[in-house]
Amino acid sequence: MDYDKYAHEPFAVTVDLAVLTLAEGALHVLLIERGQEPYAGHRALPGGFVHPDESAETAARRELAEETGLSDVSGLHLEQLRTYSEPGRDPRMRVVSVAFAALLPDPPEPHGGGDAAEARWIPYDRTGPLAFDHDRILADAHERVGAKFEYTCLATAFCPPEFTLGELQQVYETVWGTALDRPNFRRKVLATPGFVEAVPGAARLTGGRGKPAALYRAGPATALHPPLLRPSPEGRPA
Amino acid sequence: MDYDKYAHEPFAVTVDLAVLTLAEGALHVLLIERGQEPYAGHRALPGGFVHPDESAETAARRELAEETGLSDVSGLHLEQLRTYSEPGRDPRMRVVSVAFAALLPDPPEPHGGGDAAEARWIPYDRTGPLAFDHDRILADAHERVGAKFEYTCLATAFCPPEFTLGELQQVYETVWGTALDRPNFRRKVLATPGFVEAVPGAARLTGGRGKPAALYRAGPATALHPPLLRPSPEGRPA
DNA sequence: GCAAAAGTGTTGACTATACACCCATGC
DNA sequence: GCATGGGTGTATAGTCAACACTTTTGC
Repeated sequence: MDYDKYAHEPFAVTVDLAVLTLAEGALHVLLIERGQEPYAGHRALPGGFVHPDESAETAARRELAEETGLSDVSGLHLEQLRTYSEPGRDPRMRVVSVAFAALLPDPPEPHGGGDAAEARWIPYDRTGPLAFDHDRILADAHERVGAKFEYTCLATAFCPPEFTLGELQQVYETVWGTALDRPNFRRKVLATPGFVEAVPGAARLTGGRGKPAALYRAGPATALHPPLLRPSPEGRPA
Repeated sequence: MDYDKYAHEPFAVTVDLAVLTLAEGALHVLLIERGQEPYAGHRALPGGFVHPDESAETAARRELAEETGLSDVSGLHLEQLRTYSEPGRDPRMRVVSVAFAALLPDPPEPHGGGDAAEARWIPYDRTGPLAFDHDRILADAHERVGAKFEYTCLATAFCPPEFTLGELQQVYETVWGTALDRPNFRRKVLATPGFVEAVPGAARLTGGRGKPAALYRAGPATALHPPLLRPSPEGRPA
């Protein structure tokens, strides 16, 4: 490799964030509204430049804190998706963007404290056409999260520190868009050592009525063996 | 986002390639030997700068063709791994690298036609300490490929156009480092529609002796439902 | 015949699914 | 009491791992 610092046209390196959360039983995404061309009036994923002294991961955490006003982003799940580098993806200049998916439990009210326009939570299926290639990034994020639910313990990242198994099941059902059998889901989760840990003696009413549900914390496990497969879209013939 | 083309220090954007193949029943990696500081004398992953008019994927294909002299890289599997962007990863300047994993069947003799030093196939477990953070990139590539073998049809990317089930099984065993039961492996593969397709009437002797094995082609399927899980390292207690 | 490699059969254990059923709480 | 949501039991079908066995080839 031949390194010459000024031999090549400079690239701008940015991060784009697909910040996902669950609210009112639906998947929501954090989006900003663009005020300027190009794509004025369109929504876009939050993001920004990577600073000279920080990694893409650090930049993603910083941008997320700026957009949401959430300084305590220690417990959130931040995952690098992939890098989008097609030459024409930003009409103004050459921008290579490292995309991240971030998962939050209870959505904090975002106050547009950063340099971007105010960020708002938008239902996933009402995002409309986004700016740049952000539609694709968002779709990739959703697919990645859905796939990781099958063989990792990632789903607890959408839950508050203490949660019921019914809430955890709703997370799966919302992200996958399918209904699951409650007794079987329960057994599957409890049979995986380290997925969840019981909070002794604690219980909570969920719907105002019914038996109070036992509370659980996220356990130390990260992988799910055997996996919890979502019902296959295509019925497998015998 | 505030775009100012010259407001930020330029980043160099490169690609690094973990090119994997199987030879003599062992996993091999394509590596170059560095002649200059830093890391002179160390081996490194092939790679190079992304040109202003190409995407990272295009750059990866171009570099691969240059290093291996293989112009027919249409059938190879090229997969983006992740992007490595830690500020200190190259001591000379700020380099953000998009890493790829590439899978090749029969290894072509690489002739160092590119700008890099000659590239050579090195057994995976004899790579020694690599330059920069390439040890980590290589380990990430191996882990990713191993994981993808469980739930995708990726393994055929290591096979020639026509192959036997025994050869396919060797691919799994070599990448995972575990032995598999032949009858069960066979059933599993054949039970997955579209994984492999029989080549009618064709057969080949593998070890010089024994019954000639039927030949198969890679099928149209990409996903594996249900997955083919590698034996879990930790025994699951009852 | 014998060794080697491919391919088939079988069995027992485990797992998943689809339910029916019981428990605790608010109204 | 009854609706609602949490939690348990179970029977059946399906799947998987282990291993015995048959087939086809070269020597």
